[in-house]
Amino acid sequence: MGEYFVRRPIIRPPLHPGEILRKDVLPSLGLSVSEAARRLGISRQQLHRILSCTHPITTGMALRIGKFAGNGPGIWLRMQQAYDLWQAAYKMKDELARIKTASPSVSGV
Amino acid sequence: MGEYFVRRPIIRPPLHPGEILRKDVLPSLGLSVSEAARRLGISRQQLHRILSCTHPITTGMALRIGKFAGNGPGIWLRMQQAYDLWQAAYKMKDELARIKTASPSVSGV
DNA sequence: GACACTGTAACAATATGTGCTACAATTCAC
DNA sequence: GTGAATTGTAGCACATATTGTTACAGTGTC
Repeated sequence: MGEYFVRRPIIRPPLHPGEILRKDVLPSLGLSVSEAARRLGISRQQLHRILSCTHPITTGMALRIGKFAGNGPGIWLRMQQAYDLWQAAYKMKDELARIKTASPSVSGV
Repeated sequence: MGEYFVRRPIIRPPLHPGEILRKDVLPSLGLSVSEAARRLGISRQQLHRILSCTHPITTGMALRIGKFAGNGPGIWLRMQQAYDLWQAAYKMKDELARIKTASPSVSGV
């Protein structure tokens, strides 16, 4: 019961935040990719990479998008983190299986 | 009111999770750095870098530490994220000031 | 004094994030 | 329908980041 996907069962991998950005945010703002990139202060190609879910929303990007979209950086980072966790837990599952949960020492505080 | 540290005022920078690990977790488990690194399946030096707050807890590290400490990866990632956000918001403050919050288009959903 | 552990530093290998150039395909305006 | 703007990709380059390894000096501990 130590592994992430066992402790918190999730049926499907979490959405990549780029998908939300592409399907919901940009349409509701009525903005093209090029225009949004311009206002975010990043290259059109970089925004495209995020929208196509091949590149993550980094801390800096979350600050940009969060301010731009008006909802702050947190929600974007949490989505990205959920996505990353799923991917990493899957890739590391053998490695993680080798780690044993430690028990507090008797003299521990 | 668009910047992170304005919308959610925090007086001091968040703690680096390595500090918690070093001050609380390892002592309460009664483990040396070397032994902990061995059980985590990482190098002693890498654990040291985290404990001395010069290196971040990445997704993979959070999975290792989370399983090892028995509290899951989430708490470690959230601490790291809070730390990163603070640092990034400070470094990017000029850049962020140039981004204007978008308003939904009239025809937007 | 031998041994283990700690704090650092330097180096290499690999991976990541980003901008830029380029070009074909698509869409849009007139 | 022609021209202009936008989009989807690909490749390259540069800077940065994560990690393991080797090495060495300092600090216990028995």
